[in-house]
This record gives sequence, structure tokens and C-alpha cells, in this order.
Amino acid sequence: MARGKIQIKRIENTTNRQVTYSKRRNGLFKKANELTVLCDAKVSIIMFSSTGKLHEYISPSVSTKQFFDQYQMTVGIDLWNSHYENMQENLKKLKDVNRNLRKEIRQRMGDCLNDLNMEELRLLEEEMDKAAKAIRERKYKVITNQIDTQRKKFNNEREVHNRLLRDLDARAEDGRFEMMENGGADYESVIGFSNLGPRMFALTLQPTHPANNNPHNTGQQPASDLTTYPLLF
Amino acid sequence: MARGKIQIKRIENTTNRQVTYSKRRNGLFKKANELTVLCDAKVSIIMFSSTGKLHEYISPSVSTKQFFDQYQMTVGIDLWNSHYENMQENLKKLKDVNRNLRKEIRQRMGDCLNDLNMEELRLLEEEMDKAAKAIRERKYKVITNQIDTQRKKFNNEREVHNRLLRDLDARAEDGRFEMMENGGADYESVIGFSNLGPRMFALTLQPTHPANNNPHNTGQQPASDLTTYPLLF
DNA sequence: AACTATTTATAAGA
DNA sequence: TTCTTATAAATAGTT
Repeated sequence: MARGKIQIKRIENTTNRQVTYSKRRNGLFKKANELTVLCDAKVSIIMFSSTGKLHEYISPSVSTKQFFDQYQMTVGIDLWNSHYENMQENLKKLKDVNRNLRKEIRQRMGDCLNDLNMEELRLLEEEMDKAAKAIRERKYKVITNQIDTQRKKFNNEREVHNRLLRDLDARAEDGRFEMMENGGADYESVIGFSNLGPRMFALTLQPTHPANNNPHNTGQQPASDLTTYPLLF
Repeated sequence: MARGKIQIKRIENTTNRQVTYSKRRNGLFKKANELTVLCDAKVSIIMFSSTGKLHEYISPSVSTKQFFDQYQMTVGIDLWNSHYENMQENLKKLKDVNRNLRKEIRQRMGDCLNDLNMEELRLLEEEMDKAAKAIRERKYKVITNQIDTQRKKFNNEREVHNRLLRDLDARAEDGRFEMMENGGADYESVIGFSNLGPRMFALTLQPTHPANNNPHNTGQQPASDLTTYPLLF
């Protein structure tokens, strides 16, 4: 446009091309800015040189993102929706799977049986029976474990108790000897005390089955269950 | 820039501003296009007028989305990351819910019972019993519906059959009279035919219970169920 | 980068 | 809106 007209076609000389790019880019940005000011417009220019270098002009008081957002709103198309199409697809699939799982649960709870045919109902019933059996077995196992724990705890306590009683007994014997040496002053009380030991001992050891006397177990399961304990340990 | 220099500041006259916007916009786009061709560059111009109108220039052979993508890559910031993160969060939540649903189903199938405590097991068993009952009831209803349908079908067929037999019988009677008049030429075949009617009739009507002779029902349910049909209709 | 002859853009008017 | 045109601005080629 000066010192000779030029054809509007790719400039083959690289240096020349880059110089022109630089000059005209500045010209473009200057014009854009003038337009912004004169006409109260918002302008965004983004350009990549042939070497891939980025240059950008944007009217003051606007961000690139705001520009994109406004652009999308105006055009009415979500440009980066395609980015998320895959994800959106996944999301949809998951929701579907979810819905089906919920339906299956409802069927296993006895609802929504209307769209099952005879064969499906039969299979479901079979599965339910099998599952119920497994659940009962598991419940039984949990019970027996609890009982086992209690039994061990009780055995341990009994052991301690026995030892204490034996100690007590021994001391009572010693006490009797002491009393005899001292005369009958506190005799009665000592007799009472010494007799208490063996009686308690008998009471505590009498039950041959440990669980019968365990307060933690009483009421937790029916009496008939107790007869099976020996088989379980 | 002609017929007098102007100040680069907002043009207050609206018409004037809009005219200038239009003229300069064309100028900008022309320059952008020249730049594209001359320097082998990619240029995107998006502008909004003060009235909100959108105008866009983009170098040929590039889409706006490609431009945005390249812009993001070059700038190194994902402008729509927040979109993405939100979606990812949703995806994760759905997967979690999904996992829990699957677990619940497994529990209702009798697996994965280990992390249920006594009370949970008890509740589950109760639910299973209730569900099993509902399923059995539904199954029963489906059976009775099937039987009802078959019964109606059979009744209809029997009705048609009876009518056919009556017609046949009547015709056979006429035929016999005709034969007697004609002499014994085709006598045997006519006798055979005429006898077939009543015999078929007897065979078909003999069973007092319709379902017993219905081929669609045989094998679908045990014989004992058949005795209940009269109660169901 | 700076210069400058020339082309191009455009403000104002029609 | 478009055309015209005088003039401002941009810029190709040169230094």
C-alpha cells in the first residue's frame, strides 16, 4: 500500500512475511482499539502466526472468558459441550445402571413385581430362599461367636473367683487357729465367716454348664439354643 | 481519517456511531483477511456492538472451537475446568452410590454379610421374609391369571367344537337317509364318517373339568393345583 | 527501527 | 444503506 501495490497472497520470503505480520498486526490492534473507543464496542482478536505464536487483543474491561461466555450465549451453542460428550454419556449410563439397580433392590424387597414374568418370579423366589438361608446362617454364626466370647470371659472370671475363694479359705483356716489360741471372744463371727467360704464355692461351681449362670447371655436367645453350645465349641 | 481528523473517543451521536462501527468493522475484517493470506496466519475476531449485536471474523479453514482449543493449549489454562470438575464430582458420586447399591443387592442375595451386625441381620431377615411373601403372592396371581385366560380360551373352543359336532351329526343323519335311498355303494365310508361324529363328541365332552384336557396347561403346574381351579374363577 | 512514496481507509456529505 | 471524495492513516520497500 505504499511504494508500490502488492498482491494479496502469501508472502514467500520468510523475513518479509514476519515483518509484515508484525506491522499489520499492530495496525489491526490499533484499529480494534479505535473501534472499541469510538463505537463503545467490545472486540476480541486472537491470532496465531505461521510459526504458531499467539497474539491477542481484547477490549479493556472484558476478560477472554467473559467474551467466550457471551459468544456462546449469543450463538446459542455450547462449544465445549463436545468436550464433555463422552463424560455426559458416562454419566447417563451410570444413571441408567443406578436406576436398574434400584429397581432390582425394590424387586428383592417385594415391590415392582408387575413386570416380571412367571419364570423370573420363580428364579427370584429361589434366590430369595437361598439368600434367606445364608442370612439365617450368618445370624446364627454371629450369635455363637457372641456366646463363645461370653463363655471364655466367664471361664476366666470363674478361674479368678476360684483362686480368690481358695485364698480366702486358706486364710479362714489360719484365722480359726488364731481364734482358738485367743479364746472364744469373737468365735461366732469367725465361724460364720469360715463357713461362708465353702458354701459360696459350692454355689458357684454347681452349674456344670458355664453359660447358664452368665447374666449377659440370659434373654439373648431362647433356652433351647443353650443345649447346642457344647456342639459348637 | 478523511475530510477532517477525528478524536479517538466515543462518538455521542448514535447514528453516526453505528455507521462508523459498520464501516470500521468492515475495514478491520478486510485487514484481518489480508493478514491471514499474506502472512499465513490464523485470525479470529469477535466483536459486540454497543447494542449487543455480534459480528465475527475467522480465518478460513479454522473453526471457532479449534481456535478456542488452540488458544487454551497455548495459554495453558483450561477456562472451562470448573465445568469439568463439577462433572467429575458427579461421576464419582454416582459411582459411589452405584457401589453401595450393588453391595445392598449382594447382601439381599446372601453374600457380603460379614459387615452387618446382629440387629442389621435381623432387620434384613425380616425384610426378606416380607419380600418373599410378596413374591409368592405375585407368582400366585400370575398363575391364576394364566389359568383364567386358558379357561376362557378353552370354553370358547369347546363351544365352537360343540356347534361343529352338532352340525356334523345333523348332516350325518341326512347322509344316512340319502344312502339308504341310494343303495349300498359308498355305505361303509358313510357309516364310518357318521360314527365318527358322536364318538368325537363323547371324547371331547367327557372331562367335566376343562383344564384337564388343555395341552397348554399340562406341565405348567403340578396336578394338585388343578383341584383349586374351581375356587379361583 | 526509521523513512517515505504510495496505497488504503474512512469521515462527512450526498 | 451506499456512493463519493477529500484527506488521514497505514504500510511496502528502502535505508
